Amino acid sequence: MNKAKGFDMEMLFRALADRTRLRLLNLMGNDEVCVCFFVEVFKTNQPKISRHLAYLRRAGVVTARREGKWMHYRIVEPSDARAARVFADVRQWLAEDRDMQGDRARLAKMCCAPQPPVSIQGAPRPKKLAA
Amino acid sequence: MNKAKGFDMEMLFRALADRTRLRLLNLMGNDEVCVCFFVEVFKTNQPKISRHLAYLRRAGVVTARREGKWMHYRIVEPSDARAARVFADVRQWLAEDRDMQGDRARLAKMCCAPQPPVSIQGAPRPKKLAA
DNA sequence: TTGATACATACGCATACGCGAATGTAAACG
DNA sequence: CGTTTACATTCGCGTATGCGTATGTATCAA
Repeated sequence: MNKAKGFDMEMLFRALADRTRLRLLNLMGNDEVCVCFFVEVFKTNQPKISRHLAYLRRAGVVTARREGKWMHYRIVEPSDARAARVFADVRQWLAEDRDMQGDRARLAKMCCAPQPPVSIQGAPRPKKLAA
Repeated sequence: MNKAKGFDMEMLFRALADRTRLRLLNLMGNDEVCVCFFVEVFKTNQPKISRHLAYLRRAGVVTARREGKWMHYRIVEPSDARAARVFADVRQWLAEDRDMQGDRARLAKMCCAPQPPVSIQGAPRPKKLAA
């Protein structure tokens, strides 16, 4: 997760160097999100999501919490101050990106829909964390 | 170099996701540096340096200028404001990293040495750019 | 205990990288 | 001219990464 001192810059940037992982981080934002939502928003297969989440977890960028059958993922602030600053800017960048806004809109729509897709019926909704 | 809109985040982070490239960017800082200095500071073979510089150039992170036999490389500020902000933080991060400071010290020492290594004798010294 | 659900991981394959070694190229020098 | 110098690029190889598909695993329901 980190090297001898501070945070491993290489590892952080490798984690960020993939579109799917950036989209995942974007969707997490300040929330704790269930895997099934990622799958549904991205309209992709579940192993792909799990693999990228595992990558992010190994890089120390996210952490997972189990709740019954469901797994919730959320972003972890880097312990190193400079890494945290870069990471915060990246999240801000994501927040203002068109495509990323579209993803978040689809997630929000899905959560509040009166008739959510079958794949997420009964799934715990994303939880707001302390911003 | 960049996508339809703004800066390609993926490409930027892939460019940053390698130790050698981070070291190169660190050595450039606000200067314009000749290839031979990179080779000498890193004590490595020249093709390795050239390949990573080419990678950075393709990513739009650096630009090259020819001066006789020598090639000078310098950092290019991203056109996109958010990319520029992230990039600035990364450079600050580099500036405060121990190992990176060591590299810069070796470069400085080499430039001012009364008897520089044979490989850089006669080579144009790094030029300060408008900080 | 059996089955279903929600994820995680393994597998096989294709592509991207990183490396050193060899080769190509452009500029300066004679 | 040809040679040297300073870089760039190519080549062959090993490893990392991303993908879809198949399979494992943990939890819950019955």
